[in-house]
Formats: sequence, C-alpha cells, structure tokens
Amino acid sequence: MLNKTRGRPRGNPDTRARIAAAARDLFHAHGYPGTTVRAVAAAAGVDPALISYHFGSKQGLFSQSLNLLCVDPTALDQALRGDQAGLADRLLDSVTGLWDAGVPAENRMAVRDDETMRALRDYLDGELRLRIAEFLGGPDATERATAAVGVLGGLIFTRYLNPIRSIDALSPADVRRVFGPALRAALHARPRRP
Amino acid sequence: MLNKTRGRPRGNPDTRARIAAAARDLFHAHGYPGTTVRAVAAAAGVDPALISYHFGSKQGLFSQSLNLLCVDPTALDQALRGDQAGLADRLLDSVTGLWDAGVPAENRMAVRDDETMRALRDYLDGELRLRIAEFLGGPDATERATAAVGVLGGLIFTRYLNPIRSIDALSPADVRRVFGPALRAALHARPRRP
DNA sequence: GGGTTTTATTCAACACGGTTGAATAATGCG
DNA sequence: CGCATTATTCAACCGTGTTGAATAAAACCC
Repeated sequence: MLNKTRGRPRGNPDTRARIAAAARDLFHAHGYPGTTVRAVAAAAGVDPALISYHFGSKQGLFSQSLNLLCVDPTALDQALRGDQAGLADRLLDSVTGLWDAGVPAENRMAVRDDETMRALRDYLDGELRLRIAEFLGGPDATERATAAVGVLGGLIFTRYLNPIRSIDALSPADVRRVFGPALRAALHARPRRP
Repeated sequence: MLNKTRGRPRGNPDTRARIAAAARDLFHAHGYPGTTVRAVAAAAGVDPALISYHFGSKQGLFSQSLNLLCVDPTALDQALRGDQAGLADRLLDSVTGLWDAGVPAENRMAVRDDETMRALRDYLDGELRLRIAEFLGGPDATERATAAVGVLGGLIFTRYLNPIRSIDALSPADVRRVFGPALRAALHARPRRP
C-alpha cells in the first residue's frame, strides 16, 4: 500500500485484475457515489493514480468491472423455449432466479447508477423486447412484447432497484402468483383498438 | 454574486425563497449530483455558504425545495372514484397526466436520486397500494393491489425514470392500450392458489 | 547483450465540491 | 439608545477525481 518503490514492479503482478476485483466488491457494497477511487486503490494496495491510468476514469473502472450484472443471456434462452402457456411463469422465474441469487438483499439498492441503468435499459429495449416479440409472433406481437417489458421492468424496479417492501418481501413463488395474471395479460391479451 | 457588502443586507429580501427557487430549477434540470451548491448560489446571487446556513446541507436544500414532485394526491383521488371497470384507465391516465406534464421529456432522467427514489417508494407502498386495496375490496385485495403497484411502477420506471425508447415513445392513449390489459388483470384477476 | 523504447508504477500537485468559523452589518426588542 | 439576533460575505479546510513528471522494470531490436 504505502511507500512502495517508484517505477515498474518486479515480475508481472496483474494489478489491473486486483483493482477490478476490489472495485467490484466496493461498488457492490457501497454503490457508485459511496465508493471513492482512493478507497479502491487502498483495497487493491495501489496508488490512486493507477486506476486512472488503467481504466481512464472512475466511470470507466465501473463500466469495466461490472459487466454482466443484469444480463445473463442463457437464462433468457431457457425462458424463451417451450409452450406459450408457461411463458409468463418462466420469465418471472428467470428474473427472480437471476437477481435474487446475484445480489444479496441488503445491497440491492447499491446497483443503481448511470451505467447500470443504461445497460438495463438497452437490455430491456434492445434484447428482451425483441426476443419476446419474435417468440410470440402473430398480430400486435411488438405491442404485447412492449407491455410485457413494462411489467417485467416494473418487477425489477419495485423489487430490486428501488425495493418497496410489499414486493421485496414476496417469495419467488409469490412473485409468480402475484405478477402472473398481469404478465399473462400483457403477453397474450390483444390490445384493444379504440 | 459580485462584491456585495458584508453583513446583513438592507430591507428583508427573501433570499431563502430565491435560493429554493434556483435550486428547484437546477435540480430539475441537472439532477442531484449534477447540481453544485456553488451553482445554486450563483444562480440565486448569493454566497455558497448561505445555503449551508439556511438549509443545513445540500441534502437539506434538496429535500426542502422538492417536496411534491411525484406525489399529487388530488390526481389519485380522482382516479379512485367511479366504477371498477374504468379504474385501470383512470390510473394510467393519472400517471401520464402527472409525469408527462410535470417533467419535460429531455430532463426526465434527471429526477433519479436517493431522495426522489425514497419518496417514490414510500408513495407506491404506503399510499397508492393501500388506497387501491381499499377501493378494490374483496378477497385478495391486497395482493391484487400489490400487483397493480408493480405494473404502475413498471410504467413509471420504463417511461420516466429510466426511459426505454419503445415505451417512452407511446402517446398517453397508447399507454392505455398497451398497459391496459396487464393492469386490468393485475387489478381484477384472482391470483391463483397453487 | 547492450541500447532504446514501452509499460507500470509512485509522488506531488491541481481544480473542484461541500462545509465551517470568523468578521460584519442590518434588524428587532427592551 | 444599547444589545442580542439574524443574515450575509470571506477565507480557509478537507476530501474528491484527475494529471504530469519522475522512475524503474520489462520488452524489443540489431
């Protein structure tokens, strides 16, 4: 940490990876604004300037150390296979399975900063919505997929990003029970023509 | 902001109100982290120290200058009156009416910081959910209200807080069409017992 | 293998952000 | 009037992210 000699160190210690690991832990525990560059540097046993050198900026450090937090393509692949009747349940399970496991309940609110939001947005709009529309097929497929993305986004928002108690407290089975009707309607009910 | 004399000024200019007004505009335009205390002070034509004096801290300034941003009780009162069949539409209209008017589309993402999130959370869980449950009545009322809050939270999240294009682009009428089925199902379909 | 370039690191300093304490002038109360 | 209170500016402090110079090891080249 302190008073290490100047210049390049002996051997090839993968300092970059150490920094990224420390950053992942701290961002995860204290969120983006709550994590200082100096704290990451200290945890990694390194000078603060090194992180600007390796990652360009604090924002770059964040982007590059948290890449696959809310985007797990395999979970979606499994959900988008099978009969249409069970689609809603499979989608709900894939959401709870991914987020409940990945983020301990205490720290869920910590992952709520610009980069994560942007990643989530791109994922919902660019990936999830299109794949659901493709799977549904038929008339109004894109509008029904949009509605479904709205419902799933609501679950993610009210359960993980800004957890409100009555939804945070549900078990995964309860999530299926409570959100099932709405998601099924979003997926399969024809949006009425006015 | 220039060279004003030290000590108390003549008359009784309501500087506190000027500061609050400037703060409201800037927070609204650039969000909490993007708004510096010094910028607010400059916009109000006062010394930065004054805002610590009057509001205690930047956080205090924020709390006291933005109180009713996403909580307009009268809109909810109107929605929770009338027949149950039209409830979903009235709720959706009250959301789009409130947010679409209040926040110009460009700056919607700016209102996304801890205090706003907390206010929104408390509102969804403490106010909206309870009132909807009370209005619905009958068995499973609280669970159906929870589902409805999830759907409405999804709309707010995917349209205003972290707007994804396909939902942000909808007209208020489209919102009714697209979200209507899901919200109606959430409100009125019995959560199945497994 | 020696000389040069490239890379990885520390150090010191900068600019900016929020906050605080002292100084100062007007107001309000007796 | 005299005195406490209040509203204001100023200068300074401390913590933040970032940058440029110095330095030492590694990698490359002929």
